[in-house]
Amino acid sequence: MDRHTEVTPSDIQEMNDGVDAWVANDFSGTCPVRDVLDRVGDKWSVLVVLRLGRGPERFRALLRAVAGISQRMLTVTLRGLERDGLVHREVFDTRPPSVEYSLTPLGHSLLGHITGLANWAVAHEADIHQAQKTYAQKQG
Amino acid sequence: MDRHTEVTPSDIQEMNDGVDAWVANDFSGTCPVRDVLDRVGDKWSVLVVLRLGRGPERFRALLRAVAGISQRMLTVTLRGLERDGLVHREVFDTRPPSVEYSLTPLGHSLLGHITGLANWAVAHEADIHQAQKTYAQKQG
DNA sequence: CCGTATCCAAATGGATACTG
DNA sequence: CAGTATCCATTTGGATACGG
Repeated sequence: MDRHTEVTPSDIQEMNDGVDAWVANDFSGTCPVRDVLDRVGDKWSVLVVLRLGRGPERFRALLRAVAGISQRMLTVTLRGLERDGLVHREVFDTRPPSVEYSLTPLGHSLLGHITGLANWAVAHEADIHQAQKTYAQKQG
Repeated sequence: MDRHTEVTPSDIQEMNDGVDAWVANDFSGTCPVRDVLDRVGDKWSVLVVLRLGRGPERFRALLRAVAGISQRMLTVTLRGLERDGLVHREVFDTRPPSVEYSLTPLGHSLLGHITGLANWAVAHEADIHQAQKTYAQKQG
């Protein structure tokens, strides 16, 4: 292969054997991959989980930390993640009130994978931009 | 930790060090993680890349293989992936015409990561559904 | 500080019909 | 077969204002 490939083709084939059946499943109405994508594939969930991977954080801190997110979307995203058991919400009865969010064990198990994805994004940023440039030129 | 965790906390911390700066970047207008999420975080890209991970495939075959995708969305998704250099499009001048899609080296390098994510989805399907059930009950 | 509620603009994506 | 084009319903998410 080439420099892009961090895993061997046989590794990938082996890994794929486990998910093939779930990509194409005309026979069933449910698909675990589809489920996870619907949940974690939204605009903010991955960024929030990545941030919470550093450690527990309060609402305001998250709002400042995740670039570009609105108050509403942070709430919506956190509720979704909490609902799916990826994030834990702890309320402290202080004045003014404070709420701390943290990853659950399940959330941590996901963190490893999306961190890998994030690092891939950073590593191949240049490749993608180059490809886009080339593609644009081919269109004329 | 517990049974959910396939990577150690120190592994994650180490991996995180590489992406932290890109999650919260109020200073810059661009974020590689955001970029990749916008591209690969749509409804179909991951499923298409996973499918192409098995090997090159033609348009009709993909349409049948990826459960639930429409003709339009397959076209749109493939164009996006082609544009970003993840998928290669090869036209054969036959009657009727046939077009074969395959992963580029860059696409293969991504495949490893999203396959991991897909396997996580399959592995923790039950955990998520359980969490959702528990959450629903807490609301009453 | 930590939300919720409302409103609204934009993006997403499905159905259908049509072309080379 | 492999698209493209059009139309339209749904979803997403940002702005804003308000409440505990």
